[in-house]
Amino acid sequence: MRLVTWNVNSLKARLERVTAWLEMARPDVVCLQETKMADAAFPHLAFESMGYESAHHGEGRWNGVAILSRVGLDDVHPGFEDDDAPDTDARLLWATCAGVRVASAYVPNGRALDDDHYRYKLEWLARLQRNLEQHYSPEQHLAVCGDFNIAPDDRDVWSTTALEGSTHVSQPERDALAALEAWGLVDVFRRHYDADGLYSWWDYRGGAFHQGRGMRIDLLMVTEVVAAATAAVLIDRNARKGKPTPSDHAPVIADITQGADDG
DNA sequence: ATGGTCGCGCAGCGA
Repeated sequence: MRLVTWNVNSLKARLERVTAWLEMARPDVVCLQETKMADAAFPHLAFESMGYESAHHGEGRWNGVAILSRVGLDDVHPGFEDDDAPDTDARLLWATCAGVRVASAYVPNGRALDDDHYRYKLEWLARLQRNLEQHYSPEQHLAVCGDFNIAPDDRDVWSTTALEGSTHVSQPERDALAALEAWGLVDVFRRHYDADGLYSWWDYRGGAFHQGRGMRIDLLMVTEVVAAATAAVLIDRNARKGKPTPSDHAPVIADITQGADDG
């Protein structure tokens, strides 16, 4: 199974780039974030014509997450799998694809450490942790994929000094990610690469992409059975180049060699 | 040079 996560920064603005990339990369399961559209506007037919079933959870102007699959798309569930009040934002979508439970997650940005949105970010991550603890086992085939808006460690940012005191690198955020790892999720990219300077997001401003000023915040967080079966991981930074205007995020790809029907 | 770039949607906010 070829599994992808990609924050597309508006699927309406990006549809041509996304469909062209799907033709090239031929993934089996794709988790999209920041579709920025209502459910009624989601282009299910465009993806169906390419062989993908699709599910979307969106609200309109902001947020919005989707899962595309050509290996089955079952037990779709928008939002957290609990009985608490629904999330104010459309940031999470679950589905089962070829025996792997998949989540497409768009973790809140946080904006600033003293902002209410930062507290919302930490609460959101704690609720995701509870979702895993209540419904799943680390022995299962599980992949939580998305824009985590957290750089796991200092290798994952272009400058620690420039980012000191800002979101994405703060200890509480990194602790929340570490708690997911302690439960049993693996940042599978790091199974394959130790180097710094490998990013998935670059600001549109100031030529950040060409200056190498980025962060690795788009993650494939998978259980050990999935990580062990992952033969290769790649960030396709070519998708951040050229015209029409690319997303500010590049897609992250994992090739999972073993079938998921044996566990 | 107190800006810079996008998307949404038509002002100014969010990223």
